[in-house]
Amino acid sequence: MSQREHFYILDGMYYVFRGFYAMGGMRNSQGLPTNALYAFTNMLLNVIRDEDPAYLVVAFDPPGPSFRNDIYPDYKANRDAPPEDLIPQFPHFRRIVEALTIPVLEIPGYEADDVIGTAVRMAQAHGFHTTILSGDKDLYQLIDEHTVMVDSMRGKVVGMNAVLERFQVPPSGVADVLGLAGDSSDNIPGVPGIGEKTAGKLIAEFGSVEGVLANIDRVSGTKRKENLHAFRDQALLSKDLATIRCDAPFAFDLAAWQLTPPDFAAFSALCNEFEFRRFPAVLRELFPTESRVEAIEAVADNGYRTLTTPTELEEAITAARAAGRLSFDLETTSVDPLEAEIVGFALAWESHAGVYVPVAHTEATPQLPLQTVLDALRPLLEDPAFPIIGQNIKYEIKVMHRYGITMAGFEFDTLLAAYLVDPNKRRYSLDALAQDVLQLRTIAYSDVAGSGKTQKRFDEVAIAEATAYAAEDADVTLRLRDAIAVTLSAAGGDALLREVEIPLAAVLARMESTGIRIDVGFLEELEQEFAERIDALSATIHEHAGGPFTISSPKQLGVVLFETLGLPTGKRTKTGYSTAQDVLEGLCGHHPIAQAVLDYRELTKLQSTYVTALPKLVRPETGRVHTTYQQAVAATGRLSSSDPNLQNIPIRGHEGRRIRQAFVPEPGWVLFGGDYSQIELRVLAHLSEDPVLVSAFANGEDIHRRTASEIFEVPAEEVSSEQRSAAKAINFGLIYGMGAHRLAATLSISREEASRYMQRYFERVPRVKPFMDELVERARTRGYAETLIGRRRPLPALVYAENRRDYAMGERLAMNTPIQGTAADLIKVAMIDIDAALRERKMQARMLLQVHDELVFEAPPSELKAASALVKERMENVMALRVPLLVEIQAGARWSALK
DNA sequence: CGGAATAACGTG
DNA sequence: ATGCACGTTATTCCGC
Repeated sequence: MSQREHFYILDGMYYVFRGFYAMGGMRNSQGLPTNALYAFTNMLLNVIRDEDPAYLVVAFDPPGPSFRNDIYPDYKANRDAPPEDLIPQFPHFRRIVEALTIPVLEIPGYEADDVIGTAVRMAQAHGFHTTILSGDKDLYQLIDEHTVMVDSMRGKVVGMNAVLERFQVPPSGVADVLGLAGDSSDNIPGVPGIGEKTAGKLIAEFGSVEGVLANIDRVSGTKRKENLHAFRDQALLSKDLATIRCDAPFAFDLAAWQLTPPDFAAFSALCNEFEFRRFPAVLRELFPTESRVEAIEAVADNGYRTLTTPTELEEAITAARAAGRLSFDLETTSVDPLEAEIVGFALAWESHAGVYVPVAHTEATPQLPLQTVLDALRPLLEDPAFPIIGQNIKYEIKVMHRYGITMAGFEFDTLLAAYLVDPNKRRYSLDALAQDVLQLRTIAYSDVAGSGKTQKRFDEVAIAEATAYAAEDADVTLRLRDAIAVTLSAAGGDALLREVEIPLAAVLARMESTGIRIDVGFLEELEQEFAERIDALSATIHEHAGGPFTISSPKQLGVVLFETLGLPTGKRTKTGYSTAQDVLEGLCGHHPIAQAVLDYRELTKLQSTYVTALPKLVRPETGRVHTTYQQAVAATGRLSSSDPNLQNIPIRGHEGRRIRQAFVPEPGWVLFGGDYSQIELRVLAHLSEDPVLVSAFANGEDIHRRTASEIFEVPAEEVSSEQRSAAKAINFGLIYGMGAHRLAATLSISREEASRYMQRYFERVPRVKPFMDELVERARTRGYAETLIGRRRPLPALVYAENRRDYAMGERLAMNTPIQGTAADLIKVAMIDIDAALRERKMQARMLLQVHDELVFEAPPSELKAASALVKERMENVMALRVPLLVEIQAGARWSALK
């Protein structure tokens, strides 16, 4: 390394324009074009990463004319106005640079080039090496033995030799060459008939414009001589214009130009605004931990109070009423709402303030009785017109319901709102949101309650600490509400939150609290039977293998199958042989062990996941199993179910189906269910407006038969079962953006044949292909996929994909998300409608389960007819689409009887 | 001992 | 590289 220190100066103008032309039409959801901003930011971060500069400044042109316009009014006059999409981006480049805490040099009357020239001369005088980050040839005149120019966008380095090669003169002659030849982009006139080549040659020979003019008679060519005479003054003027001035008025301020850790909060906020998802993480990598912790402020608000008297509580409630809203958060003994006991209430109604009302801390300090607080809060919490704000409101709804309070006025849930803003994220915890959205570090639960074995229950936490933690949560929730509401509203998600997700949370809370009854005795018998069969299979397998091993270890099984028994290997996994189902199926002709392993797998899977697991999950409080629906997990807008997952109870195999027999209604009642027929294909028909699909559904035709008849050009009644399955595979596959390769594999046909099928499909079902293409194109230009009712899923892969695979994935998501997501929207709205209708009619029938396109209920037999008719009607008419929605209703004494 | 990664497989 | 969305299980591996 050189002894000299290294100074970097970046030509902001160059990167703004290069960035603009390098990137295609990006926009954020407000419609602001962001392509140049994205490329600019990306490049700036790359420079920081690749060059690791100790000193870095960015130069911009100031607004308004420069001194060159005084010399020559037409300077840059021929330039077109900046592109329409670039103009709105101009004000933001500086903000990005400033958020990165990089000094900006913008000197009135001087162009960026002159500022760069000045800085370079100063750096030279101080014994620095300088790198000019630009690609502008005007700046070549600044290059010397200690100064190079780097065009990081084109990966080009320009030193003295490169200048000599390009202009045939050293940097000191560059302004002379440009003066003689002129520069059309800056509207520098030069001398007619002299271009860069000639100019270079002449300057090389005579040293300067002045030298050339003094020796015009020695220049070859009569016309050239004439022009030099005639445009003598213009040549001198042009040189003057092309000459970079190194006298811009600013100081060489090393201390200020040192690259320091960025302002993470400001940068994240900008990235939020522009919807750049990638950069904050990149920046954190560039400036790891230490600097980041400093950047994220702790909340540390002193405006938090503990309330312990009825008067204080009443005052707080009055104040909240006056404020017109309340952020509400429960502190309890458990994350499980079925067993959680209330320990205290956190309330906030203005930001930077909050109160905590302890009711059941073990600490000896006097506390208000739980019932007093509940009674005091009830009017507020049960008032549908009073706005309540929460984080994960389903929890509060469930716990409060156990205490006899039906919370009614939820106006905002920060978790659900953040999910609607970007459903791709993995975490929507209050801590995560506070960091991401507010750049605040909150007190973690483990900070007050500890972690691991010594973790305290919340009632054991000291009230002072509990207040700091809990009041802060309520306060932060309130602040998050105001921040996220703006973003959500900009993304058009208000109605989705207010009319779908929040009402749905209440419906889900009831479903989860209700649970479903399980026939434990039946499962116990099944467990015995399965255990015996598993033992027998296990013995057979060990016998075939020649000794015992762990069958459920793919590693050991692989050794047995492919080494001990020498069976032909199929696919490989990352770590060894694949023993996946399709591989084993391929082995069935070779060795009887394969079928035995398949049977073993089926039974052990069912046994461990369902038969033995489910009875353990029956809650003693209710005698039923209570799943939890995750409302902010699936990126398409679907729900998911966990603890236990009741959305993947087997139905396909014979043995699997037996698991459903264990799900039973309340004694004396019946189960019934409604499921949407072909919901996703109907959504596709509606969205694409394809005439073939629409008419097939309108006429109640068998959709797969109809498409088969189109593809194979046979009358519907003559479609063979193979043809129908092929059509079915295509119908389903295209919802996922399947390729011919996969279709060929699914149908065991050649790729060519599969391609032909798909081609025929797209010819005969004519709107589908154009519609899919449009989905991708719209997602690419907007940056997100969108469902029928405006639920959005950002698809960064379509915008920033670094390889074809990621981009292809983005394309498939662009096609699948609107379809899967719209289907999810439809059933969510239907659930809200049905729940409201049942309650309005004071019916006992109750919704128990949702399985994506299916709802399961239980009802007294007397209500069956009315309730199932209501369900069918509400599901089918949830929204008016171009095709009818068909719902099939089935009833029975066990879930297995429903399909 | 507990968490993370992996492979496998259940559902729509 | 090659069809979407999930959650749970058992095994294995790694670090404390």
